[in-house]
Amino acid sequence: MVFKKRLDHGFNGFQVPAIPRAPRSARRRGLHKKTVEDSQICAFELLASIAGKLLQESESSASSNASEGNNQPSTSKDVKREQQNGDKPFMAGWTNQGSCGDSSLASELASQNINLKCILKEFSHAESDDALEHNSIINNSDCSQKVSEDVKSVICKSKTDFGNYSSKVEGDYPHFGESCDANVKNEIQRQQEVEGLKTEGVNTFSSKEPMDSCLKSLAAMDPDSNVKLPLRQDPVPDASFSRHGNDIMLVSRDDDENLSRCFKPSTKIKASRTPPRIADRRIRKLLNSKYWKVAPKLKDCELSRSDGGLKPLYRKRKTFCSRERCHRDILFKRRKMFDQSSVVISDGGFSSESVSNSPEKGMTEDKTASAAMLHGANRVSSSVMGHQAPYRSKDSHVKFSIKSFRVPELYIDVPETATVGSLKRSVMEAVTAILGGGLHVGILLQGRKVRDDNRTLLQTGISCKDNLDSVGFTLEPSTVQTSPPMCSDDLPPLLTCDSSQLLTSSPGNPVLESVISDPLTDPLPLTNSGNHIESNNDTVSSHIDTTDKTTPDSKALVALPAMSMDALAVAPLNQKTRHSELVQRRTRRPFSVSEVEALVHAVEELGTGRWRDVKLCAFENADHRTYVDLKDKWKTLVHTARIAPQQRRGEPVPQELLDRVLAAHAYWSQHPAKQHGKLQAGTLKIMEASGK
DNA sequence: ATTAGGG
DNA sequence: CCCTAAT
Repeated sequence: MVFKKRLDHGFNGFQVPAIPRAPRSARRRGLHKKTVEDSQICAFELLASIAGKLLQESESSASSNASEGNNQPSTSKDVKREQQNGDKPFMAGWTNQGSCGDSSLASELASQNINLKCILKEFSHAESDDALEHNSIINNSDCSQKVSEDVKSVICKSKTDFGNYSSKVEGDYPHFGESCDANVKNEIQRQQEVEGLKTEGVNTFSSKEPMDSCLKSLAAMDPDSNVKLPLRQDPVPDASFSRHGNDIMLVSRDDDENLSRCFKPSTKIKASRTPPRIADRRIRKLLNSKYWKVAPKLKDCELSRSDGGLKPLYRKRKTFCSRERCHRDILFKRRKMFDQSSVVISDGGFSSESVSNSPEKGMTEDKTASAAMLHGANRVSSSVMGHQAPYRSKDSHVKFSIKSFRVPELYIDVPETATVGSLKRSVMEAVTAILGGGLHVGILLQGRKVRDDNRTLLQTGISCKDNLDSVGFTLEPSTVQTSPPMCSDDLPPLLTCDSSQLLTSSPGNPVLESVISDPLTDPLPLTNSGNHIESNNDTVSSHIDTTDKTTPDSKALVALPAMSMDALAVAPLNQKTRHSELVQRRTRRPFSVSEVEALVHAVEELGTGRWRDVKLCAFENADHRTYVDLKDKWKTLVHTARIAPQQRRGEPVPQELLDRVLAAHAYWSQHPAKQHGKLQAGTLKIMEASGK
């Protein structure tokens, strides 16, 4: 599906095929039968041709690489080789392409599918045993997580190898290249998955893997997986599948090797694991950084890639909207926008990190008021959650309270002449479009996406006692269709990726990836299935950007050109999932004169540099005034006191207070913190100095 | 968690 | 106010 879509993208312009929407069953069937639609075929052909080129090149390069050693080889590559042995060259070609492109995307996409997920999980499992050297499988979650990471890294590496190819391709077919990459990625991923599946199957049968869960999942998925894979429409997958049957073991082995290689060389692995903590912490704190500083540190191939890919888009946007900056600003306020140049904009779709779990009862009220829609989502999700808990274990229930969901940034272009009302409408439309399209709910555990829907909370490690605080939810757009109407030009590359991703998810799953199936969900005001963004009348256009960055996986989504390579080479460690969060700014609350007075007084006594104490002494009961706020206010007070009264804004502060501010500031500048006992003296001095 | 500063 | 680096 994705594949097709992308192709369409590149070639036909910006059509986001509604195909994904097509009944799954139908699709499956078609795939299964290997029936390909005309359009698909065309796309495929093109792709194939490119693939052929790439293949040729890659092969030559591969040989060279092989001679060099395994340092650079990517998993995909290895796999490729193996496949080559027993597989069609074609496959190899694909693989190469895949390597060229982002693999991360693929992973993401893959994740979307439950079936795929399962497979992945399985795969990871197998991998984990060998490559990770970890004892037996501890938790499924663990394994899967690790695995996914591994896969990613591997992919990245492969990318490095073939980076040049990709560039080539792009040059020839700008748009196509992008789509291609994405597709390739997907392909690769799929392949891997497939292999993994096979492997799993083999293992299972061979009784190598005792995992119950594996078996279970396998059994569950089997039917689906078979069907689904074919869906891809790629002849390749099928072929590989059928052929591989026997080779599975071999393949897996290779994969393992690759993995090991990848990891061994560097401590990267460790690093990659470590980060999660940070991420968690962050999440917990709900710290939202507008920008991902990660950019410079990008270690993730995915991440890096995303950057690159996005950049172009950004520029475009900027260009486009530059003149509407004002409006945009407004928008910004509504939704935080990131336009860090290098950093990916797409912030992980909707990351709702603000989920808080209350072990106790009831869901807490949503304080977030970002948007009505949010609330709605919120409710839904929460309700869902509640629902879920009971589902499996009657023993204990896990209560989740979701304070807010974050929505991916929305880009909305509005003419300067547009009215506020139209702006509102635009935003609303965009929102509804997203919601209407369907949202996926993702579960984050320790910053990582939990993909296996079959797992129980208990199994996953989500329970009251455990790390409820490390659980997060994400809302992800499941569809891209909304965008089509707007600007076909902007979307191409980047969007393609996103869309594909989204598509992947959307197709099979109704709406909620993990949990939502509850009737309650529907009630959402937001859910206007019928509402698409209609750009009519006032609204010039509304553009929704939905890139998901929440999860490590999501990172992959974005496409990134050259940088990625470097990043990869340097270190793929950072799996830090920077959750993008758009935490809304605290509401502004100007200091009242009385507050200023209290502040001044406190500072006079305590001095500057003991804001904690100041807070305690003078703003004990003002929860909204943090010591940082007080410090900042002091800063502004000092500034205010120094500038001409005419330049001062806001509620005028009595000159008397300002004088005291200056006096105190001067005093404490000379007398660094003193202990309490001496405060008085200091205060007195200040008083004298100020003449008051 | 605080402090200190830059944005 | 926000965001960070340092403590």
